[in-house]
Amino acid sequence: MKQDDRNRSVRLLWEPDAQVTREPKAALSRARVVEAAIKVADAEGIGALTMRRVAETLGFTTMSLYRHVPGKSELLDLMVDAVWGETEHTPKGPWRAGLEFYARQMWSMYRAHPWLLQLTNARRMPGPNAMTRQDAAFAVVSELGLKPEEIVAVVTTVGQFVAGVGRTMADRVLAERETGVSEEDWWNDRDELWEHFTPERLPMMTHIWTTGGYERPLDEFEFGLARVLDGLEVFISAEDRPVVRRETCL
Amino acid sequence: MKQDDRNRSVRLLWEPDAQVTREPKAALSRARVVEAAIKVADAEGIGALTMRRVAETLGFTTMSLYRHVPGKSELLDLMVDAVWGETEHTPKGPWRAGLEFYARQMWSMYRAHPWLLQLTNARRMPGPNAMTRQDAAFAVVSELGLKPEEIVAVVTTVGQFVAGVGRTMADRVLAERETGVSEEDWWNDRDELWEHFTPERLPMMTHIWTTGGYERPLDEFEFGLARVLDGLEVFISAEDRPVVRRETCL
DNA sequence: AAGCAGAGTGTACGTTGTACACGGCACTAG
DNA sequence: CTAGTGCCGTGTACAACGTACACTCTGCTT
Repeated sequence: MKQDDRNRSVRLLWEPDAQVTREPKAALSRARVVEAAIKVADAEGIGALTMRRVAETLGFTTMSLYRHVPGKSELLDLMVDAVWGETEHTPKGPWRAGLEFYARQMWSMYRAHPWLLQLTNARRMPGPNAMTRQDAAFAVVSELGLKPEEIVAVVTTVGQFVAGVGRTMADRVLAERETGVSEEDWWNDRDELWEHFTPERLPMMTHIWTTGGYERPLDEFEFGLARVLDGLEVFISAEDRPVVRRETCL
Repeated sequence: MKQDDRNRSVRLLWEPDAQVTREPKAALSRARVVEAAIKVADAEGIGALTMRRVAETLGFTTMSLYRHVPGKSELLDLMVDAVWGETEHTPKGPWRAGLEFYARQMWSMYRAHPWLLQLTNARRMPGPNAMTRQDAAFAVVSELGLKPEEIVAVVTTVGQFVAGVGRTMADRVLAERETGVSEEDWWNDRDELWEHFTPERLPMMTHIWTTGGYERPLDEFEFGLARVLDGLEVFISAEDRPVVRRETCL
């Protein structure tokens, strides 16, 4: 499969699936491999996503997968863009509704495929599905008179918040699926831990605990999203916006 | 080392280092193992943190580590709480300054130890250092007349934002350290990718690109933190606060 | 003097991604 | 009709990982 090559993933993601090899000679296909891999990851997380496991669910040998994908890294790129393809583009309209829509689309994507948040995003090849969704999000904040770098910052802030809260959700969900033990049961089993949560050591936490603050938690996503959008509104409707440039490259 | 036991990590983290075995018979110690592991992870990320590698930097064999730490999972718990120990407690004072302090402490912790954000937080045993820091953060928002679950939500929102933006930073930094290739060089090498970024397909992104929006990016942390705190301020100073409860358990 | 407990070692196993050489099939060129 | 060519799926093999287990060696307690 095309050997090693800096641009393998680019072609895989952006180019129209080659010339579908007019004869349906192959029993397996790239799409089927990607689909099976997503199914495995959905059910058991990235940790369980091995080439052997994917092949097994398809009823082929491990090495057969390498006829259709160059390697695991590129398979992940394809999986990520495939699930972006399941989301809807943000429709044109007022900025706040648009950003909320964008956030909710990502949120449901993360809920359906929590393994997305177990992956590094650094140097992952962006695919066309992810990019067109982001482009649509840029569009709804493009008519507010913001500078281009402010447009990027606004959309990025929303994305980063959703990824942040999504990650804790995802880790919880996947831990439950992998172990079969519910979050509550697991923490209850750690009986020796709670003995150390004394009012002298952790006054606020024990107070919050005894007044029931942990029994009726607020929805982290809903609460946080409202706050972030409020904060962006303050910025967007301000007269003179402060400029905060990045100082270092990292 | 105490075999398998649900509460191994609890004792390791919360109990005062056992009875230091009156004779300093051991050349190695738990603290030295943890310290060496942190150094390896700092320099090369979690991917390079193997028991063999840690032992090697200490000049011992792999299996010698297991005399001092029950296993890799518990070693990670110890590493995490050790770096929390390097941060300062949020001092009492006005809520906004306090939350900003808390956010900046976490931010510098993440910058110094980016591997923290490569780790799952789900079901990681919390240690005393992390918990007392969080307790101090709760304290600064505890006098605002918020309900206990709102206190939790406010502090959590800040934490989740910092973790979200921190993660992209961390992934970038670690990728550079591991590969020795700068982010910019890496993306420039992906020449075939940019050919697909056409104005027809990605109108906003190409426009932002050509107007220099990517050349002078805003600082994601500074920009986002200001927005999040603004949003929390809107909430805190509101007359009647909306209640958003979590509906499901996940 | 005997023996015991704890530190560090060495070997071995199962799991991972994937390189590589191979066998069988379905076309096409002569 | 036959020989050739190239792709599909297979099987074996290897290096790296965490760690179980059975040692050896040392120095203290009886």
